[in-house]
Amino acid sequence: MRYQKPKGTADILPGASEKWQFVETTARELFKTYQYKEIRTPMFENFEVFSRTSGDTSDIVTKEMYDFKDKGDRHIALRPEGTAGVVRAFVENKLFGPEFNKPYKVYYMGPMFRYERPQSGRQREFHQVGVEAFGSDSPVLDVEVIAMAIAFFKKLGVSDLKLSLNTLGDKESRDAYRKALIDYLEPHFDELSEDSQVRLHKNPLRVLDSKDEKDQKFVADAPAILDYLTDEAKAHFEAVKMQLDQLNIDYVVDSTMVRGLDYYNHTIFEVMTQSKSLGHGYTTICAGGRYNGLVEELGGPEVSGVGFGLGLERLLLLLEDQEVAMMSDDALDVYVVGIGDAANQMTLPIVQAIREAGFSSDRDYLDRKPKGQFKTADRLNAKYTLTIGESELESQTANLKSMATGEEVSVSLTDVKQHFKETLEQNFNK
RNA sequence: GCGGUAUUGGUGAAGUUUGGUUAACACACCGGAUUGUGGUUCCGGCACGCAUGGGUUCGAGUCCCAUAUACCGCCCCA
Repeated sequence: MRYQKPKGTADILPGASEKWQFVETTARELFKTYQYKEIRTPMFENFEVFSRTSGDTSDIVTKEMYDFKDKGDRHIALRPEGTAGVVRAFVENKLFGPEFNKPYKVYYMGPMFRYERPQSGRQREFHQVGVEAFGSDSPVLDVEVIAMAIAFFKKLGVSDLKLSLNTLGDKESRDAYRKALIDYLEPHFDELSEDSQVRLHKNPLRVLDSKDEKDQKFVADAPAILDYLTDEAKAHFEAVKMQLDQLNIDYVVDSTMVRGLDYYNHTIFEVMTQSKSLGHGYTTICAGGRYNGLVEELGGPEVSGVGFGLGLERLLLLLEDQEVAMMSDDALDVYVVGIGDAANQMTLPIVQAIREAGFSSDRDYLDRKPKGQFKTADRLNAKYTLTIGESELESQTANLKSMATGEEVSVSLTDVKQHFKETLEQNFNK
C-alpha cells in the first residue's frame, strides 16, 4: 500500500457517514428551535488568534497546535477548537453592532486539529459541534446553553447523563482564589507530583485536575473557589443553579472542575455519561462555560459570551456503545434489469425517468446476465425490479416485479416514463 | 514528547516458538450448473506474494535494524 492517510486522520466511508449525518441533522434541528444560526469560519487562522485566547501556558498552545509558516511567511494554525475563530469572526464582522439581535447566537460543526498522539476517539483531525451566544451577562443564558446541550444528548437517546457544574468567578474572585490555592499548596511542594510542581505557579487551578494520587489527597482538602467568590460572582452562580432547578435539570457542583483553556470564567459545566467505550466511570462528553472578556481579548468591545463544544468522534463511539439506532433511508426503490444489447440501450432513460419521479433507481453497468442482475437487485435490497428484454421492447412494455412478494405485472413504458408513481400505486397499492 | 503491543488477500485470519518445494481454513465477491429472474446446493476462480526500506543467511512471512501506520498507557483533553 503506497499511500496512507496522515497519522491521526480518518476516512469516513459510506456506512459510517450516515451516522455522522444523523448526528449533525439532529443538532441542526435542535439548535434551530433555540434560534441558533450556523456560522462557518476558516479551518485555519493566524496563530495568534489561538495563542491569545487559549492562554500561553495551556498545552493546546505549547505542544498541541498544528501550526506552520505559509509561503508568505505567515504563522498559521489549524484551528484546535471552535470558539476562538468564532469570536474573531464576531469581532471582525462587527456582529456586536446595534443592528444585530442580542444575544447573538450561533453554532458550528466541523473539523478541528490537534497535534497529539492518536488514541481511541482522539485524533489529530477530529470534529466538534459547538454553540456560542454573545452579548448577555444573564445567568439565564448560561442555563439556556446548558439546557440545549442536555436536550441534544436526550434527543439522540443518550442515557445516564450527569451535569457537573462549577464557577471560576470573575477576575477578582479568581485572583483571590489563586493566591489562596498557592498558599495552601506551597508548603506541600515537595510532596506534589512533578507535573503539579510545574503547574503550581504557572496555573495552579490545574493542580485540582490532576489524576495523580499524590496530588489528590491535597486536592481533597484544598480551599474551594466557592469560598472566594465576590458577591457578584456568587449571585451569578446562585442564579444559574436556581434556573437549573426551575427546569428540573439535575446537577452536581464540582468545585475541583477546571478548564484546559484559560479564557473561561464564571459558569463552567460538563455533561458526563458512562460508557465502556470512553473509559471507566463517568467521562465528559461535552464541556462549556462562560468567557466574558474573550471578545475584548481579540480586539472587540466588552461583550460577554457563553457556549459549549463536544467531540463527534467520542459521541459516535458512545452512541454505538449505547446502541442508539441511527437509521438512514437509503433503500433502493427500483432496479432496472436490461436483457440484451438493444434493451440495455434503453434502460438508462427509464432509470432517469424513475429518478425524476422521486424514486431511487439504479441499473447494471457491468454487463451482467439477467441472473446476475437479479442477484444484484436482491443484494441492494431493491423493492422492485423493472425488467426490459426484447419482447418488452417490441410491445413497449416492461415487467414490474415486487421483490418482496414475487408478484409481477406488465406495464407500459409510457406509463413508467410519465407516471411512475401512479403506475406503482395502481399495481401494488402502495 | 515518552513507553508497550501489533502490521499476512476484499474480510476474519493460520503459519513466525524449531528460517527450507505450490502461503491453511472460512466468509465475501466473480463465473458456471442447456437459452430472460432473486434463496439453498454443487462446481470453478480469487495474495504483482506476507506494511515499507535495508541487513544476516546457500535460503526469510518466519532472525536483526530503521521508517511508517494502528491500538493501548503516560501527558493532556473533545
